[in-house]
Amino acid sequence: MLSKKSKYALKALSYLAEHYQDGPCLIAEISKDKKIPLKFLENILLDLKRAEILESKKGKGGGYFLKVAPSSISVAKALRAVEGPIALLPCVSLNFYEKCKDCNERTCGLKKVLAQARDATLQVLENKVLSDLIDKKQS
Amino acid sequence: MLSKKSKYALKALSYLAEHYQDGPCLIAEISKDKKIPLKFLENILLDLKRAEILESKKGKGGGYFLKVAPSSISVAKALRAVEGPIALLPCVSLNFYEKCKDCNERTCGLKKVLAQARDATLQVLENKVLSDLIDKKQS
DNA sequence: TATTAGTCTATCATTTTAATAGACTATTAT
DNA sequence: ATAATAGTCTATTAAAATGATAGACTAATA
Repeated sequence: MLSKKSKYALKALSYLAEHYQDGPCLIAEISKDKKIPLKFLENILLDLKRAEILESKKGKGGGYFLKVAPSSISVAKALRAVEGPIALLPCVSLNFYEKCKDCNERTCGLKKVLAQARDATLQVLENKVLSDLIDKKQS
Repeated sequence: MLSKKSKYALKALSYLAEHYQDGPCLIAEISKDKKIPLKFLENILLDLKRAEILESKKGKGGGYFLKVAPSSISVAKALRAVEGPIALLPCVSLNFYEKCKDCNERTCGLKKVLAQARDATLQVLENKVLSDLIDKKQS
C-alpha cells in the first residue's frame, strides 16, 4: 500500500499536469483543490523538486510547475521519488536493489515469483504518465 | 514493499510446501531452515492457521502443515492473510475495499491507473501457487 | 504423568508516518 | 528601498506500525 504522502504526491502531480499550460501553481491552490494538508504538501513538493520532477518560482506570480510535459513523466518515476521501491522486496527491486542476506538469490523461489509480479506492475506504471492521472470531467 | 512478517510468512509457506508429503513440521525446524526468529514465526504461523491456510497438531509428532495441497493455494491468498491488501490504495482493493472520502471515485484519474496496476500484479500473484515458492535445487 | 509442541496475551523498543510550527530567503511590484 | 508574496528549510511532535521477545497455558502422546 502507498503511504498518504505518495497518494498526496500523485494527486498534486495530477493537478499540475492538468494545469501545465497555466504556469506556476500555488501550493495553497493545490492544497485546497486536492484536499491535502498545506504544510504536508509543502514538504512533498519540495521532495519532488529535489527529484527533478518539479520546478518552482518564488515571489508574486510564483508557484510550482512540472519540469517537463506531463506526458513525458511516467507514474513509476514519480512514485519512486516519493515512495521508494515499487517492488515487493528489496532483493527484487530494479532501482533500490539490496542483497538478501539470509537467502541464496540464485535458488530462491520467492524471488522468482516476486520478480514476475514486479515486471507486471511496472509494465503498467512505466507506461502510464502524469497526464493519465488527470481526473475525468464530470458528465 | 512487504513487511518482514509477510516475507517470513511466504518463506515458511515455501518450506511447508516443500515438505508437504512429510507430515507436520516443527516451528523450530522451519525457523532454523528459513532463518526466521522463532517466537516471531510462532505468531505468523498462528495467523496463517486462523486464515485457514495451515493446520496444526500438538504434542509429539505434531507441528504445522498445509491444509490443502501447495498447488491449490495462490500466493495472493497467502499474502492477503498476512499483509492485507495487495492493491496500492484501499479504494482500488478488491478484498479490502474502502471508499476514498476525499475524491470522486467515478472521475478520479489516479484510481483508474492504480486499478490497472492492481490487475497486472494480481495476474501474477493469483496464478502463482505455494509450490512455485519452493527453492530450486543447487546445481 | 512427564514430555512434547502448539496457543495465547502481553509487553517492549524502534522506526515510520502524518502532520505542524516557525523562522528564513528570494522575487516582484510600488 | 521596502512591503508583500510565495517558496525553503529545519525541527518537533503525536500516533501508529513494525519487529521481536517473554512467559504462562493447553492439548496430545508415550
